[in-house]
Amino acid sequence: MRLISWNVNSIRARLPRVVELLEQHRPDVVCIQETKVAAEAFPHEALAAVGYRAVEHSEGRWNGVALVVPDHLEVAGIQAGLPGEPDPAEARWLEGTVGGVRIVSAYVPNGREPDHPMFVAKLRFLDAARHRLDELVAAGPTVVAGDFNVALEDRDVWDIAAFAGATHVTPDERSRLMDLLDLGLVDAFRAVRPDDEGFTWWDYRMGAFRRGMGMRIDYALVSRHLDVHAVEVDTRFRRNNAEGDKPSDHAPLVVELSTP
DNA sequence: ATGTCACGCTGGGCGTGA
Repeated sequence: MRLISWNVNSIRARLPRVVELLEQHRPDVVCIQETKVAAEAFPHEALAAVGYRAVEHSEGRWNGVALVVPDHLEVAGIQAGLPGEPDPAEARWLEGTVGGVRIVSAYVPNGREPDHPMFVAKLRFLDAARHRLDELVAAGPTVVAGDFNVALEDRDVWDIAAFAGATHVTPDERSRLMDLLDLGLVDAFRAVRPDDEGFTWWDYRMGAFRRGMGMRIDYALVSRHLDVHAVEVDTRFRRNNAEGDKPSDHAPLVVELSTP
């Protein structure tokens, strides 16, 4: 199974790049975050034109997650929302079973600042994710993939000194992400690329991508029922393409898995 | 720290969020 996780920063603005991704990688499932679209405006027809369809959980202007699969695969047991999440209306969690694997597309709140109410919500979201994933991992093969808005280790940001007093690197966030690994989930990138950088996000401003000022905040966490064969961050999608279509500020994480 | 995007609302620039 080829699984991709990608925060697209608006599926309508990114449609040419999403189609490009599907045509180049022909994935079995794509976990998409930040669709930033209302359900009635989701671009289903454009995906159908290249042989894919989406199950979506949409908020409207912000957030929004989706699972995109090729026409020949079914998505069973679709469940939108995370039990116990702080604000179910934000549309940050979507589950479906594809090829016998329970797959989650997750968009963890950013948190804004460590003293902001949204930071408390971020921690509560991660706690709710732990409870739900504990159930899912016990039940069978599970992958949760998405934008966690947490850098696990100091080496997962370009310069840890620049993050004094910032979110994404605090012990409260990192311990909660490590709690997910302790459920029996494997950080797919680290499992097969133990010494590589693996940044998945670069700020649009200040030439951050060109200057290597990135963070590894997008993950595929894979239960031990499955084997990870290869993982790539496809940084071509962080640049304009030949047609001048703009990139997301995140690059897609491409994961090759064995299925049971 | 901030040099950019994308959204809605509205009809071109502002407020919000990342």
